[in-house]
Amino acid sequence: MEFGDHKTIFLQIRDWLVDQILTGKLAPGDRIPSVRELAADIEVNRNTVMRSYALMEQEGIVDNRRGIGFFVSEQARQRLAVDEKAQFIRDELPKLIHQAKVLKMTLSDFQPLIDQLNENEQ
Amino acid sequence: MEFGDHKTIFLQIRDWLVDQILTGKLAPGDRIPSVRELAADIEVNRNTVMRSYALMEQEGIVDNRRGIGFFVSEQARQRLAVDEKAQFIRDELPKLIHQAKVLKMTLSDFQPLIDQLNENEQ
DNA sequence: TTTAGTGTCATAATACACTATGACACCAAA
DNA sequence: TTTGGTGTCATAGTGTATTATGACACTAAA
Repeated sequence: MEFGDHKTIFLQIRDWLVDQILTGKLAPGDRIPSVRELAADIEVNRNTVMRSYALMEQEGIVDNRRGIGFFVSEQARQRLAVDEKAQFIRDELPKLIHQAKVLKMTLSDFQPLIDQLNENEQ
Repeated sequence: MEFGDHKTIFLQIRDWLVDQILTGKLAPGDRIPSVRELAADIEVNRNTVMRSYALMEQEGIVDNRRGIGFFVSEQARQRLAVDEKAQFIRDELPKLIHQAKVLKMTLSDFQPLIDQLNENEQ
């Protein structure tokens, strides 16, 4: 995983794991990489990974068994599918609409997105 | 103007001014607020505003007349309309498509955006 | 019980965005 | 020439994300 500039690292780690859960690469009950292991993998400090995991635990998308590790919670996928979508429609979509307006963008600019949405319908 | 957490302040100032230009609130040749004035207005340090202006000058969307102030460059609107749109389609749209996929979003979720795009066609 | 792997906590150090403030060069107008 | 507004530069201080590292409690398995 590579890091962008705009977002802080521990949030990017959280987003990356959320993505794994939403795409099914991580299923409820699965163990996620240990703090030390992931830190070594992505060449980041243990504490930074800890911060991501602590956040996810607080969000209820991951459970912790002391001395064993972190596990994807049972409700994680369900919860994320609802919350992340609501958050997107509330926070991101308005910005998107505004940008589409000022940049005078057209349907054809967004055709790839429309295609994806059509796929999702089925 | 209010600041979000995820983007650094001087970039948010730049985005805010770019928006003014794209929406026509600031026309080419217009003078933008002085460094001190804007800093006082939005309660931010002079140096932070300076950093935004320096960036915009480097981007060629604003010109500087020493001792007088900064002015929206003649090519600014044209340049932004092209560059910002290209940047969006290159960087943001793919992320958007991915998110639409994993969150299983539908056309109806994006209806407000579609409406805006249809308006832009005319 | 020992060992190796887990999370957890605390400390100090670094990097960087932002702040606070002063000083200076430039320009227009009184 | 003086005054007040502009940008510009330099310095020092603050907050916070990140790093580096060590120590400790917990758990599973040898």
